[in-house]
Amino acid sequence: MSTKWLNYIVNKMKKTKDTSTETGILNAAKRVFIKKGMTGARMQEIADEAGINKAMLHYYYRSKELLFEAVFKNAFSMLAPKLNKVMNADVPLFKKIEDFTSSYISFVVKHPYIPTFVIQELNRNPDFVKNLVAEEHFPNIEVFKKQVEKCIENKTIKPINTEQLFINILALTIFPFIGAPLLMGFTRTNKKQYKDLMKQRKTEVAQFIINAIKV
Amino acid sequence: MSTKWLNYIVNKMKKTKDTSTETGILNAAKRVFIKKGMTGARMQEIADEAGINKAMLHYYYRSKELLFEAVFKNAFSMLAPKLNKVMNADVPLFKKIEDFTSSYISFVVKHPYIPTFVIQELNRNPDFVKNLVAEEHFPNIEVFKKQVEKCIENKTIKPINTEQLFINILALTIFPFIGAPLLMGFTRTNKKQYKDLMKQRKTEVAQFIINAIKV
DNA sequence: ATATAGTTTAACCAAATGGTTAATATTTGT
DNA sequence: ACAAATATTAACCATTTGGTTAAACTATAT
Repeated sequence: MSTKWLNYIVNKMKKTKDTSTETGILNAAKRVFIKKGMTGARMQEIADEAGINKAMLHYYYRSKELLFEAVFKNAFSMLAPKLNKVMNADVPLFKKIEDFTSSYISFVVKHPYIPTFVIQELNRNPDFVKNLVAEEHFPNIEVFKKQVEKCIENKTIKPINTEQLFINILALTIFPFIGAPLLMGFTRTNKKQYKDLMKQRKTEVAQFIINAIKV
Repeated sequence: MSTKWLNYIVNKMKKTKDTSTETGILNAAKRVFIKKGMTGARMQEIADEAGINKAMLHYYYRSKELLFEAVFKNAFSMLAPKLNKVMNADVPLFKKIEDFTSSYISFVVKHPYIPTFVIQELNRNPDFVKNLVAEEHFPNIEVFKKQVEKCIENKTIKPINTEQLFINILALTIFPFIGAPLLMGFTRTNKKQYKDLMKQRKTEVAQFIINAIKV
């Protein structure tokens, strides 16, 4: 019909590749996969979400497996580079911890299902992490490690294994979102109250970590 | 055949209800559901795992949904009462934190997939937590809250919101297991090395938490 | 304008899946 | 020993699901 032709020139003029079929599928797939997981998602549902015929999914991505992979890598690439950037920045350790927790919590508040999705699917298929580690922008904690060790020498912080500290920072930042439904139960809070807790956290977690390690 | 009859009296004599069909199904279902999740699990696979006909699953549990519910409640009942017991114990706060982290890490080392499973499925269906909260032995942090508030008055610990502290303890204890595949990637460790990290953690996490809050 | 290449759809298909049934075997109470 | 109740199985069934195909539609280059 004429609507399609109209859409075409409108897109051409706006230069909106965002609304092209291929990225439309990817975005729809992202929504569905993140909500239902690889095994729970249905190709038909993704097609409906994207407002196109199911055959298009296979036309652009060949199989459910490959479409899922595209979604997963896309989701992971939202998490990892941010982590890398902050961890490798040239700022003092305590400031770095503040920056990291604050900016990561902001991110997760905006995309609360991404960490859950990534961790869930990585548990389903742990071998998949090998592919990721090999990639260019996979986070590396070497710089952070040197920094922590120097702080220990300086007696700025108590002796601690860098890996443990790193795990602690990630745990305190990410877990409250992954475990939200459970934690809302334990703390008897509703959505709004829990959200307020998370807001409070954004400013307080860093201090908790710093208190734990400073001499 | 005679083997079945033999099995019957042997079970009767040993009083091993464990090997009865019904609990056999539950255990098989537990293994499969925990590994693959509700949507990824297949009824046939559960039947195979239990070594019985698929119709038996419906004979004893009616539907996949109900079988899953039985498994979930069973899994959850392994997590929750332990938590309740330690949190409500009549011991000083710092000792309580040590007891909790140590015993919980021991538990999770033995059953590493249980927290992941519970949290994953609770994310899939957050409303399910309502059922749980209503139940008798659902963890309650009131006692713990009183204790924390008293410690703050005493100036034994710095002021902190009890809910935040509770979330922090859980995060530091559970997240390293839920996020294991991802964290093994970030820290560039293999299974054995990561296991060693977890062993070290068992004695060190409590100190991390205590350092963070003590005045 | 027209042939060529790229895009989209409706209709299909085979395999997988949760669930049922009717017949058989086993256990139990008497 | 035997009838009633319970447990178990093989064969089915309807629906769902990922994936395919052939035809129609649209865009592009000459």
